[in-house]
Amino acid sequence: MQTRLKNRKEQIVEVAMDLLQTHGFENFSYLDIANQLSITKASIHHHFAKKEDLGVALCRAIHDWHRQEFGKILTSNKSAPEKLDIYINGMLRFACGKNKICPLSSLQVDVASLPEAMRIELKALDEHELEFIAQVLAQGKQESDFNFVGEANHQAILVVIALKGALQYSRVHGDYIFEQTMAQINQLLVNK
Amino acid sequence: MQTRLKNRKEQIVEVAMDLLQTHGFENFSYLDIANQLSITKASIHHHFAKKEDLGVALCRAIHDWHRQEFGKILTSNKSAPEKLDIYINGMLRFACGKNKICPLSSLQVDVASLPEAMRIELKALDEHELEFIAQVLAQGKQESDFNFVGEANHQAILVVIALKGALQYSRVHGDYIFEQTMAQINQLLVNK
DNA sequence: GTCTATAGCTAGATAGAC
DNA sequence: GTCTATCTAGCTATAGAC
Repeated sequence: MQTRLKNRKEQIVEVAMDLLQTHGFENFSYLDIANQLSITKASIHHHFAKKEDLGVALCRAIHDWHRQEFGKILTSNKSAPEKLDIYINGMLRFACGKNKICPLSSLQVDVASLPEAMRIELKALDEHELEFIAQVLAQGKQESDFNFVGEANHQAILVVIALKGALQYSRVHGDYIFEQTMAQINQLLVNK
Repeated sequence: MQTRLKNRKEQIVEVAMDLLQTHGFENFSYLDIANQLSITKASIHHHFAKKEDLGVALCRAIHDWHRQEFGKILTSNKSAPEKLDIYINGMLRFACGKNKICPLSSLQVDVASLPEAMRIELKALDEHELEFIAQVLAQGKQESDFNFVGEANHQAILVVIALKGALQYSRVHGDYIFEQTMAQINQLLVNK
């Protein structure tokens, strides 16, 4: 646990992220966070006066994480299949351990109840991610590692949606769903 | 509105289903339903003593709907592409109008907070749906309307996950996501 | 920065009259 | 079958002491 090296504010965001991925934003309380950190609700309010503020902080944390990881992957000299693998097995599966889903999927489903500020962040984060995958797929097609039909940004939508959906299904039905979806995606990207 | 022809219990389930698809099970209250039907919370409790009972009723309603529609489609003499089209445009898009997602997707995301009885129902409903799509895909392959690689039940997972995920994304990003995902799925099923 | 205490609200749920 | 009234518990949020 590197938790002890982080300041309180970062610890709160870390615990909140976990709760977002397991229970959803409208479905965890300041008390849940307080209990895990052995402090009181009032202390959380000191750092994030309103829950909406915490929600925006969660979005910013995802944003920073995307910027860092996507940048690192895109500027590397790896092949497109390798880049996709880092995204899937290094990012998605690392962030979404047992019984967790992608935090963006979690926010999407609660979108009707979310404050406006969070909805705007969510949309931008999704678009950012889709654009990243589209770039990787385009590289793969250009270098003949991938051989899918149609535009890279159309294919990117299918790939991202399938990966996120597979995480949702896996929580209910077991990990084999993710494995099989991955295999299908590989097959359709290589197309032979 | 055929609402007036239904009894109160059915009306409650109908309103609850809409709220499930827009806000999620843990995110609507008996008061929300009561207001829409112009009755009181206590009246809802008369029909469904606990919210868990209402949740199970929602699962049963989805089950009945599946049984009826899947049976009608499977026993028809239509081609596999036609059957898939009825499922997508007749069922999914009918049930999931503007700003609604599939009720099963909604339950999946809240699964950590759901009562055990609902979790069991949810899993069975998902499996039922996957098996139905697998049957349609298998028919399509046998009749050479579809030409995907691999097992029908593996491909079914990808198709269902992509459709449900596209509905989630469409609510945040607009209907074009669903259109493009549909087009990609068609292409990968026909595979040429 | 963390605490106790509490306000104000809404949730699910129950009792009992009509 | 629907109502009013009420209970308990949980939530977000604030005030003020340390």
